[in-house]
Amino acid sequence: MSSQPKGFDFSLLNPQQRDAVRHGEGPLLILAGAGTGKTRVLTARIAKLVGDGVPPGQILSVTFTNKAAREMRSRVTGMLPRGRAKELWLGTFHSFCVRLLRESIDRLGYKPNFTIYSQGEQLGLMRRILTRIRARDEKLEPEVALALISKARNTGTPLGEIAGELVQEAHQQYAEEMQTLNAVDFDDLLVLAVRILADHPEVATGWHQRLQHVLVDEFQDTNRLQMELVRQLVGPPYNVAVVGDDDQSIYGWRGAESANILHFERFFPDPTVVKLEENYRSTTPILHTANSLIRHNIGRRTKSLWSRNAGSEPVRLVTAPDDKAEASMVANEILRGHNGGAPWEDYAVLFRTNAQSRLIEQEFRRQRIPYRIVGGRSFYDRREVRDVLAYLSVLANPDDDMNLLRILNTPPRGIGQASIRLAIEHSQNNRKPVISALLSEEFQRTLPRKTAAALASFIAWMEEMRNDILRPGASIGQVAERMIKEMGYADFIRRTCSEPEDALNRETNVREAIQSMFEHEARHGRSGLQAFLDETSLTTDKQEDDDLEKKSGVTLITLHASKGLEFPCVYLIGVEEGILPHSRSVEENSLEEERRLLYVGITRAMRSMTMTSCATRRRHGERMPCRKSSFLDEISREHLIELDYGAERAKPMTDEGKAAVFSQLRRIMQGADDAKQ
DNA sequence: GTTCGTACCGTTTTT
DNA sequence: CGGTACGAAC
Repeated sequence: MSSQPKGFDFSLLNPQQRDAVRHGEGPLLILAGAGTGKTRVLTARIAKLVGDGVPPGQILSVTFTNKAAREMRSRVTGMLPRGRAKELWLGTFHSFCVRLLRESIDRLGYKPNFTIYSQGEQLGLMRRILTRIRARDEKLEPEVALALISKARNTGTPLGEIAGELVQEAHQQYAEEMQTLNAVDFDDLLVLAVRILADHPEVATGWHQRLQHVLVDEFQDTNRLQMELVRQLVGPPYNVAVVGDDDQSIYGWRGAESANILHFERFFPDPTVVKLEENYRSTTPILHTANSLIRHNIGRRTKSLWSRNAGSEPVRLVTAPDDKAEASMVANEILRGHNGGAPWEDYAVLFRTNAQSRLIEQEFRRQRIPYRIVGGRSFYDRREVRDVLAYLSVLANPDDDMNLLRILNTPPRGIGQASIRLAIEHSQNNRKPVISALLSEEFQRTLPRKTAAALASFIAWMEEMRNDILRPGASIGQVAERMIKEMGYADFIRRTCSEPEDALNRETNVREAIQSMFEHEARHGRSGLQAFLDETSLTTDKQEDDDLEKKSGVTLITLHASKGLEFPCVYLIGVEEGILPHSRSVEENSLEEERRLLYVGITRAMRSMTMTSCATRRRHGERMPCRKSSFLDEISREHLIELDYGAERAKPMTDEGKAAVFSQLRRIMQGADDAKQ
């Protein structure tokens, strides 16, 4: 921490950054190339606004991921007067929408205690709907139906244009049912927020007054809906500052519209445009190589990154005889570098598809190179954790059928399949949530005496818990702990798991879930059940997020996931036609996005960048010939050296042999360096 | 309800 | 080749 008190020091900024930070009123578009310090500019701008007297509570800063939001919060905290940072509106589009909707969703006929459905719950509901209406026709994957619906909603395309009647019918029922369950999905969060702002001008005006300034990070990744939301949220004089880089737009396939950045002035006329082109991350050879590639995209905001760091290494392009040789070459070099004193964490291996990491992993394990792999499933997706959260969800919103049905007989309490089916039927006939069926005497009378008794005691127990947990100042963790104990969940786990180790694991997960509630309370105080549930539904927290920082080793990561990260030494493997650009990109007409992907990869490297390609590669078990990526033809040779990782490397060889080849490789590189200087 | 075997398929993935 | 997903058999 600097001795500088609160605030920020203009002298730490370059002239362009300073312009961006100092900009006064009106729209501002910051075109921030890779590694040009955009987060620093955003945080400095927030600090400057607060310094000028804007209350932090009137500034909204939107990021694309939770991780980015956390990063932003921690960086801005040190720049604002003590304690003021928590007043900032800082989060993702979705988390902001939740806060807006909790206040105003009643205007759309929902209750404010709505539940946010995750992918799994959406899928469950869609399955239910499809089995119901499929009686009369062809097959349709629930995933496909949901994907089409989501695409239509996020791009503003009428569903009829991209999907058939069956999907439209499914959507119709899905939407109706969601409203009955008082549930919203991720897309709803945006759609409904936009609808409220559009249809209720007094709500919109309210927000215009509450938010003097809106800042958006990673603007190239926003989709049409999100752009619309920003537009609705900002009133005259349109104090909206967006930061982005059209060259790093790699989520087009997910609906991101880099047109939002290319045609920013269509949405906010006459913006001030600032370009950040001084890169603080990479050496000149790396940046020139990246620039020479991205130049081939048309319709971009031209910019050209430069660096004061001349560097000493050219970018390397190494050709290997096959994918095995490629893997061993990468492993050998990293091992060598590590023996030379570089920490494992300096190295990253980047690839287009996850499958490419397998050979690398194998080779790393063989050579005892520690590595960490980014990506994995969410903690909250585990069955036992979902169970616990389902109980809490039902307490918050009893109308939520998906969660109610999940817990109704889990652990088993004498409410069997048949009775549950009856309850669903009853609820569907009355177009009411299942809970109203369970509570109605009319339904209870149709049950066998034993089942009715079991149901009654379950209802009574849940009501008691509900009163308990909704009491102001109640501890979620304590109530949850009590519930788990009283329902015998640990026993249930032990009974259903055949492997004792599995049972132990699940019990630990349950304990961790409870732990996360106490942690939430420690962070935010006893802010209520709703706040806790909102946080868990909005974070996909892959454990990797923490792990990445904790775990040591070489990073193995897809190009997509690498955006925003940096590494001293980067290996970008499989730079071959068909992989990068991926063969499907041709038919999808997304060649430019593939080029951006390579651009993102190259600009991750701080001092050393190596691309590799193979002459042959095993694909689906068969040996296939490969060609170098056509992108490599577009790259300037000025800072590039091409090396051949000898064909004899295909065969196993002695360590001496390896060493000889490497010292030769090094001599070649040394020569290239000398020639340059 | 689980476990084993076969058939099929093979890009990126956050909220 | 290796992972998954689904179906058949216990």
